[in-house]
Amino acid sequence: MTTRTDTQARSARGPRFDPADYEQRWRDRWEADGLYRADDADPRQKHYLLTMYPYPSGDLHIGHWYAATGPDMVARMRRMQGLNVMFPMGFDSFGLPAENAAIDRGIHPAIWTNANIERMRAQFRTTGCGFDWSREVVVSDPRYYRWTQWLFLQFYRAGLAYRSMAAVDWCPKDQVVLAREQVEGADRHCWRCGTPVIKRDLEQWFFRITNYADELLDFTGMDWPEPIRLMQTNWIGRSEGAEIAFAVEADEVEPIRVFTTRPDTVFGATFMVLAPEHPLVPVLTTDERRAEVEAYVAAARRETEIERLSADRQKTGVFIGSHAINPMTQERIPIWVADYVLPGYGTGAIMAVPAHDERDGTFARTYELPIRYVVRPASGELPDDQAFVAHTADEVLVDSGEFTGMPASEAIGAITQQLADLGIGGPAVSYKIRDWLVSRQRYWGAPIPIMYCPEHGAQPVPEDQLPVLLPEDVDFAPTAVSPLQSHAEFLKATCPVCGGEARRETDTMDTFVDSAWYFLRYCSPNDDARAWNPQAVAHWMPVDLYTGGAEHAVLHLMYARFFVKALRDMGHLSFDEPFVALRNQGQILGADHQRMSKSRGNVVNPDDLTSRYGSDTVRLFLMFIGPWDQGGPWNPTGIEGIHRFLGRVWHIAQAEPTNGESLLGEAQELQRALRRATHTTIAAVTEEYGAFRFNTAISKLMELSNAIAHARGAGIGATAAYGEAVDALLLLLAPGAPHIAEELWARRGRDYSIHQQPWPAYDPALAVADTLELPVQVDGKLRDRLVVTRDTPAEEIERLALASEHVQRYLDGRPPRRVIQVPGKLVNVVTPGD
RNA sequence: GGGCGAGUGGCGGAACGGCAGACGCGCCGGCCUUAGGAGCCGGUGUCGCAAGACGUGCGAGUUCGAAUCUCGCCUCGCCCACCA
Repeated sequence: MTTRTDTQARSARGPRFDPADYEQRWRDRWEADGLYRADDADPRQKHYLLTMYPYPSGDLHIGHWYAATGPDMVARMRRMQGLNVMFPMGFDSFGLPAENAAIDRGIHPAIWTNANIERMRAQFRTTGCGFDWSREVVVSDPRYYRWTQWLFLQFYRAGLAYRSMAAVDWCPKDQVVLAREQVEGADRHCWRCGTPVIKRDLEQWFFRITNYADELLDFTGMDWPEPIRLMQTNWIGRSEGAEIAFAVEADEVEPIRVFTTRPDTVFGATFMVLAPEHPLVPVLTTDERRAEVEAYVAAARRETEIERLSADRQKTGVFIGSHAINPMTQERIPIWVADYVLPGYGTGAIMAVPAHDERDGTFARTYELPIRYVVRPASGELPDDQAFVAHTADEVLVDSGEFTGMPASEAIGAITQQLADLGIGGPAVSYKIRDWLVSRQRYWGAPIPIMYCPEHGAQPVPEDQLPVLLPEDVDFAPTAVSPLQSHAEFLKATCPVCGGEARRETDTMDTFVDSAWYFLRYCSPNDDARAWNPQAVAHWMPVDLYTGGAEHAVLHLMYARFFVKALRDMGHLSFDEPFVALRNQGQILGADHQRMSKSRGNVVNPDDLTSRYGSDTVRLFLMFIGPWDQGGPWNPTGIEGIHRFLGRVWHIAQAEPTNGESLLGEAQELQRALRRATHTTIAAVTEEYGAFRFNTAISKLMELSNAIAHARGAGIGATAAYGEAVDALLLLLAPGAPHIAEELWARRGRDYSIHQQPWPAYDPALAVADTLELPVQVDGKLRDRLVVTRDTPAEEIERLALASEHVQRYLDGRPPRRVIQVPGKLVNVVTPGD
C-alpha cells in the first residue's frame, strides 16, 4: 500500500481546473460544427425529444435551466446510443406581458419581445443544452402565425370553429376574455394577475373540442404520468345517466328536459329547478310571481361567479308559479329557479331529489319543500338523521311503484328503459368540458382571419391573403377594446363573395392556439409554402418524449391532443396523439418557498453561479438536488460539493499515472474491483438517465470517481482498468456536464467529439462480484454478516449463519424454528419464540 | 367538501417487502501548509464508556421480515370545487 504522503505528492498540482478556460470555447465549436442539427435524411432511427418552449419574459432563470437540463441529458445519451435525435427550441412569444410592457413603457410589443428572445437565446446557449437552433420557432413571427391563421381556417371549414354569443369570464384588470381553464381558485380569479373575474356577454369564437371529449378520455398506449391523465379525465368530466322530459302544466309549452345520473331516484323528485339563464324561466313564470322571479334572475346575472359560488353555500331560489308533472308518480311538483343550477351543464335544469342529493336537500329544507325517500341502504334502514345521500351500489329502491325492492344499480337501467318506452327519456351522457373559447380582445396575438360583410356575414380571409398582419402603428391605451378596433387601415377588408367592403375581425387568438401545433412546425420550420411538410411530419411525429411543467395538464396538453385529432380527421395528419410519452419536471421555487417571480424579488439569476462555477456545475447541481419531477425551493448550499466533484474528475482524468507500489496479486484484485465498479455504474447510470432519475445517477458517478481516486492512490493509475474507468466516467458524465467531459476527452487524446462517441457498453460478467456479504438477521433484525463466495451452497450458508455467535446468543442453544434465505440477499433465522 | 400526492438525520435526499440514512451539504477531528475560506484522510441517526438498545408523522394490522403493503388518524402540498 502507498502512504498518504505518496498519494498527495503525486496528486498535487497538475493543470488548473477553471471551467472559464474551456466552456465557451467548446460551445462555439459545437455550434460551428452543427453537432446538434437533426437531419431528416439521417438513416438512423429518429427520436423526437421535445421540451416545452418558454414565454420570452426577459431573462432565463434557474427554473429554465432546471427544465431544460433534464431532457438535454436524455437527448445527449440517446444520440450517443445511436438515435437520430431532434431536440428543438423556440419561443411562445405572443401574449399579454408584451402588451402590458407596451402600455407601461411605451415599447412596441414586437420590439420588446424580440429583444427578449435575443437575450434568452444567448442565455440558453450558456446552459450548454444541445438544441437544434436551426429549427427555432417564434410564434409571433408572421412566417409562423400565417399558418396558425391557416389552421384556424381549416377548423372553420370543418365546422370546428364557430362564433357564438356567450357569457364569458372577463378579467377586469387585463381587460381580456379568459378561457375557462384560465380562471382559477374558489374566488374565480385570473390565472395571470389574480384579479377576480366578472361575467360579460360577448360574441366569441370557439373551437369545438367537445366533439372529441370521448376520444380525449382514451389514453391507450400513452406513457403519461397518472396524475395528468387523471386531471384531464376529471376536466372532461364524463357522466352517464339519463335525460328525462317533465311535462309542464301550461298550454303549448315544451317539457323541461333534465339530465340526471340517478334516474332510479325519479320517484323522489318533488320539485324542479331551472338555472336563472334557462330559456323556459320567462315562459313558465306566472304573472303574480313575475316581479320576484325577474328580480332574482337579474341579481343572479349581475353577480360574479365568486359571489354565486361562495356566500357560504347558502342556497337561494324563487318559486316561478308553474308546476310540472313527475312522470312516474304523476304528482304536480313546483318549478323553482335557483342559481345553484348551472346553465352550462347538462340541460341547465334538474329534477330535485332532496332525499338523496345533498344540494337538493339543503334547498328543500330552506324552502320547506317535500322530501321523499325512495332509496335505502341494502342492509338496514334509513338513517335517523334523514341525511341519507344516495351514492352508488348497495342500495335498494323503496316507495317506487313497480320498482320497489329493486337494487338501485339495476333500477337505473330499468327506469331509463321505461322512460324511453314512454318516449320521455333515455340514456344520456353529459360532460363538464366546454368548447374552447379562443377569442382574445387583445393586440399581441395572431389575428383571427375572418371578416364581416354587411351582405354575406362572417367570411374567411382567402388563404392566399394570409397572413393577416398585425399593424405596427397602433395605440396602446389600456382600454376594454382591442387597439385593432381603432385602426382604420387594419379594419378594411374586401368581401371574397361580393367584393364589397367588409370589416375585419379584431379579435386575436388565444396563445394556446399557437402552442397547439408548434411541435409540428419544428419538423419543417422554414417551409414557407405550407404549415408543415407532410414527409417531415411523417418522419418525426409523433413526439417520442415530451417534458414540461404539470401546470399545463388541462390547458396546452389537451389542446394539442385535440388539434392532432381534429387535423387527423381533416386528413392533414395520420396519427392520433402528439406526445407518446410525457414527463413533468418539478418546479424550482424561490428560497422563500414561493413561486419565483420578479414582483416577489425571489428570482435566482444563474449568471452569478455560472460565472463562479461554470455551466457544468450549475447543470449538475440542479439535477442533483432531488428527483427531477419533484423540484423544490432553491437552496444553493451544496453546489460546492458538485464543483469539488468535477474538480476531482478533472484531476483523476489527467494526473500523472501511479503504478507499481502494490504487490502483484493485490493489484490484480484492485483492477477487478475497479472494473466491477465501472460496469455496475454503466448499467445503473444508463437505466437512471432513461428514467429521469438524474440525482441518483449523479451520486453513482460520484461513487465511481471516488473509486477511481482510491484506485489511483492504491497504485493502479497506469493500468488498462484505470483507463477504462476514466473513459467510462467521462462518457457517462458527458450528458450532464458536456463541457468538462469534452475538454478532458480531448486532453486524454481521444477523438472529437465525446458527444458523438458510442455510449459505453455494459458487460454483466464484469459487474458481478465473486464474493458476497450476506446480512444475517435473527427474527428480522440484523445481527451479523457473512462473507461467502458466490457459489456457496444454501446448506453451507445456513450452517455458517447458525454457527455465528451473534446468532447463537439469540437461539440460546435451541434449534431455529425456520431459516429463510433469499439467495444472494440475506439469511433470516427465526427463533422458536416463547 | 371531493380527488391526487407526500411526511425518513442539522439540511437536500437514498433504499425491486430483505443491511434504513447511498450520494452530497453542513459539522467534528487530523494531515499538508508561512497561512487556509484550497486540497487530502478519517468520523458524523439518537441514547450509551461499551456491550447494546431505540429509530422512517401517530395508532393498529398483514408478514419470518414493513420506510415500503392494508386500515384508521394527524400534518403539509397540488388539482378540482353547487357538474345534478
